[in-house]
Amino acid sequence: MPTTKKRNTKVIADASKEKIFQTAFDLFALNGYSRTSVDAIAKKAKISKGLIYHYFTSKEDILRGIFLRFVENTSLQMTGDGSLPPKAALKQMIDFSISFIIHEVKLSRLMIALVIQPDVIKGINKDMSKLREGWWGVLIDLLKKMGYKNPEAEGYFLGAILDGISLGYIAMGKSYPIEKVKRLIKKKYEL
Amino acid sequence: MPTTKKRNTKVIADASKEKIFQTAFDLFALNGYSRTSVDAIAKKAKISKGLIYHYFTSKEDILRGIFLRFVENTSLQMTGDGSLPPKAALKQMIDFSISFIIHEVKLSRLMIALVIQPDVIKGINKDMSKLREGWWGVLIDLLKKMGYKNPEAEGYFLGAILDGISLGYIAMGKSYPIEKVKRLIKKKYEL
Amino acid sequence: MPTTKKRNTKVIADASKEKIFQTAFDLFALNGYSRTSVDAIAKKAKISKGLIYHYFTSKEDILRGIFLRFVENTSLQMTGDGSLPPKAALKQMIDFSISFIIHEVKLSRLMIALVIQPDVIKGINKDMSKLREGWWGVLIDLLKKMGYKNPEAEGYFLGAILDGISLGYIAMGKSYPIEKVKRLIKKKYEL
Amino acid sequence: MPTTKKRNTKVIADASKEKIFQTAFDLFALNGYSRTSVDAIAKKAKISKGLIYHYFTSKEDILRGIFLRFVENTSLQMTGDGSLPPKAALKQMIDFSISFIIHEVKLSRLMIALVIQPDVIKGINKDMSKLREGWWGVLIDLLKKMGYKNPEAEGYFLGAILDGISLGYIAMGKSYPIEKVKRLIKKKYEL
DNA sequence: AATGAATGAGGATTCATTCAT
DNA sequence: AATGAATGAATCCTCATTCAT
Repeated sequence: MPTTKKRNTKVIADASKEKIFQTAFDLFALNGYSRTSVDAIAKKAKISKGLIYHYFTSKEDILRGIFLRFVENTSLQMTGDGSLPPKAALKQMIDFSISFIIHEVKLSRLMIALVIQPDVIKGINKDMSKLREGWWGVLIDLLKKMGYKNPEAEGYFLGAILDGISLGYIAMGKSYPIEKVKRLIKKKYEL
Repeated sequence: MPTTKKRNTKVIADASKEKIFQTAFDLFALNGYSRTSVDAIAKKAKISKGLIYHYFTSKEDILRGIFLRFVENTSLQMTGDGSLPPKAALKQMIDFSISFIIHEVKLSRLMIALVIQPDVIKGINKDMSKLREGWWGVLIDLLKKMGYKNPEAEGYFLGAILDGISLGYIAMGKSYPIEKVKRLIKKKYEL
Repeated sequence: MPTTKKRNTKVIADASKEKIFQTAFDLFALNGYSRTSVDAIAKKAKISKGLIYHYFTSKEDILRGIFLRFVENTSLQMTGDGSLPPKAALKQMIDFSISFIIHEVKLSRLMIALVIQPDVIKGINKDMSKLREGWWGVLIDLLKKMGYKNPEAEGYFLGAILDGISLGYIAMGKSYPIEKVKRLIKKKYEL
Repeated sequence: MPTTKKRNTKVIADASKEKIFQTAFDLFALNGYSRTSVDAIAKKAKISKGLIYHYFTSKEDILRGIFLRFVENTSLQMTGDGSLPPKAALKQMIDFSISFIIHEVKLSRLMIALVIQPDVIKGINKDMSKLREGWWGVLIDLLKKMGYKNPEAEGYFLGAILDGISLGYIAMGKSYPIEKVKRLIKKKYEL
């Protein structure tokens, strides 16, 4: 049964790779990329350092993998599948964003860290820019459909609000009045 | 004579310390704190590594010094001296912020890096929080005086916008439509 | 049937082993022994790393195998089968050597690397010495038959010339005036 | 006495740097460049690894330093100062070379290793080529002055002999009949 | 005040080899 | 015969910090 065998092996392989992914993600999000050593990942994942380099070409490569997975996982939820009417879609985007900001603080922090570190992680920067501009493109589109006169500026404006809230929430945690601010946003966009 | 001597020495000492300050600031802003080595600072400042540790107890201590100085230098410009009427003061804060975002990209990046790295530089975190909350306190105060119903949320809202714009400008540089967004802000607050 | 099967298996096995041989040889010659990883051999040969250790006990063992095969392949061409008269045999040796130096630069380099690295590949060193001394023994013999007074010294002398030319050609490539030097050799030995 | 102080410091500094030089040289010559670890150098020199990187930018940099020193030390002895008549100068070159081959086997081996490893030590390769071609240039010049018809080929020929002898002596040690071969050379050039 | 030699604990990465399947 | 996951020691290099002078 070569098929079964193969699948087994694959599953096992995936188990290790997955462990590396998860552990690296936890540590990157917790302590930041550069303060997380490959050694620390190996130790926490209880695997050998060598195995990490069996699955990834470099520490940066792990980060790239994590980032791409993040993109996959969030894109659809973030921007929707285009089936909703503009107003509902905008509402969903904002709700998802605020929810993400609240529940994924560490991940948000990691992503912002990537944004502001241009050269460190070169391979990711382009994708990161694309992602952000993609999101904002969707925002702009929605605002256009909703009849805003200056959808581009409005899109960047709303994008900035969400980014800024994320930063504030990272800095202040639960003492940040995120719900109140959210209500202001909804009021502004009549949602 | 001793007095003069002392003052002279002090001046010379200050010259060295100042050089360290300036150089470290440049490098931190340019390459980030962790990617700047004490050695690099010494070399660029054309002084010895030992001298740095004569004036500062650690690399972190340099950053602390830079940060405190930054606070001193910007606070007044940012928040004004209280002599302006609320609307003018708000206008000044926004203008200064946008100008700072545009002209001090590297410094902005450094500051945001400090915000999102809680533990790295422990001594700074409190001051940083105070600073941000101070700014926002002033904002809230102004909005209150201007008659806004929900000045707290509005203050955090405006603060978030400015932070978000900063992040966007760091990420995209001149392709970020900062002037257009600025106009939206001014329109929103009727400035 | 079992016989055929066995033979088939053998042939397949040989095919894999042969692939390893060839690939390892190429890479050793191209990049040197120590800079060639077992992994690189496996990848280029499109077989698994494990299979290499099925056929060879170690990386060194591969090199040993390559070397022995090299000895087998070149010895006859180098020294002839003893059927030629001394002068013709000497001419053949020189012609073959020069041709080898020109057309097998990488292999020459690998062989010289083995000569000057005594301990690295212990198993080979003896064979290498035997080989060289074998060649020179034949040289000495030929020169003796040709009537040279001091055939031993003359043999080592000629051997040194050929080695030195090889080194020069490795170092300088086509800018080395190998043909002119060859003519000097032929003139010296009246060939 | 800043001068004295400085000189003292310099001397001490030189002592450490010199120790690194000597130790690295010994180990490189004994075991080869790539099989000598920076750690091994540090341990044998009884200094910290860090100090090595205080004086040298890389392991390769140490080798470069050793090589340059070698060039300085041998060039004059090898090629003379041009004051001798051609025949005497040629004699001196040959004598020095043979003596070097006999007494500096490890160093010879290291140098040959450098010649045949093109890319490994990139910075050195050019200098190495220059050095060799410089020596041979002198040889050619001398042979020209001595009235040889084809001085270029003759120069390369003699150069090859000396290189070849070096290789032979490295491979065989004292069982290599170097004196006999030397006599043949002298006879050939009527020295 | 000032120097820079010296340290040693990491940090990322490579690689020959083993082993379960 | 064949795979490739897994190991762990070794390697080059960086860097904050200390200290004698």
